Amino acid sequence: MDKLNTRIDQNDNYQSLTDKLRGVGLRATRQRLDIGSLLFSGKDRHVTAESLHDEAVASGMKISLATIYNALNQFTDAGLLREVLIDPSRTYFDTNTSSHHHFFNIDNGQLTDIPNEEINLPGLPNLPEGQIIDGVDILIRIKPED
Amino acid sequence: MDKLNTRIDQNDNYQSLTDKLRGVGLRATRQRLDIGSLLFSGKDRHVTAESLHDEAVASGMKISLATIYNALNQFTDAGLLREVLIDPSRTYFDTNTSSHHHFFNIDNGQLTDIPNEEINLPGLPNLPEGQIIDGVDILIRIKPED
DNA sequence: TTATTTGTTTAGAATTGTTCTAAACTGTTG
DNA sequence: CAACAGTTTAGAACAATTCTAAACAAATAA
Repeated sequence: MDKLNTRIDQNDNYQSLTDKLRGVGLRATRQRLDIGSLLFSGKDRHVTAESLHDEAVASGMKISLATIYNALNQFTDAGLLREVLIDPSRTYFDTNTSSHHHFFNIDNGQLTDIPNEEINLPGLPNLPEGQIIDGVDILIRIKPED
Repeated sequence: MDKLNTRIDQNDNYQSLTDKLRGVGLRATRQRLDIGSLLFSGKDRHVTAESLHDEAVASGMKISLATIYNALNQFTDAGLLREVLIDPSRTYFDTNTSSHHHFFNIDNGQLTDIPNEEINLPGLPNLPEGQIIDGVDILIRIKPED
């Protein structure tokens, strides 16, 4: 009952994950379910391909880095994830796909959501002729005091 | 008088460029002056290492890509340039180092400054305990209407 | 069910943007 | 002008990401 516990829980989760994946037109493969179980387990998360791969490997999942890249990109295309611009050398993905913004701690690389109601652009600037907004990214870089 | 014209103009500009470079503790080498003449010729500019290198080569300057990278990084460290987050796959540099934000046209990759008075965050969100702001980046992604 | 089709995973190669290395070179200072 | 310290460069190295094509697994048809 103890050893099996996580297994059972996983299977439970995998059912709704399966639906989620099918819902966006992706086959519910073992690998996608594994990744999905790490990403969509409730709390919002910020990951890079490598960090997620390390985490998957650490929890005993057998999955290649290429598959992680594929899945992150497919999930993003499907609207299950969002890319966040932080650092020109690495791509970060955010499980919170709703409109919101970020703190980036330049001291330790930590990325945190800014609760949506805590920030807002009141007057958007005039857009160039014939253009419309696709999205707005606000990143507030923070660092330790003194 | 015609053939020489640009040369003379360049020399004029190079004097103030020389001062600018020395002012931030960098030797006024031919390469840095060449790059500087492209970057700091009045209007604000957004470049990548490659775009600047192409431009330099096209205008007959002899300079390696490695030197462009070095110079862009040194200029940035010296506060003569700013990095702009646009695209995780490439680093953009902006000659406008004052606090301002950007439109990024996702259709053609064009980056435009947002005049500073046209945008402002009125209430900054509460910062995490013990942290202070290092900087704020706002990127408005735009695309053609319809 | 099994057979067939189509989508997926994977290791490793390839690509791309960027940094590093160490030798040649150039600006600066005395 | 000599000598030193900083700079440039080609090419190697690196890191993040994508590609390739062969093995494999999910969906579907029979």
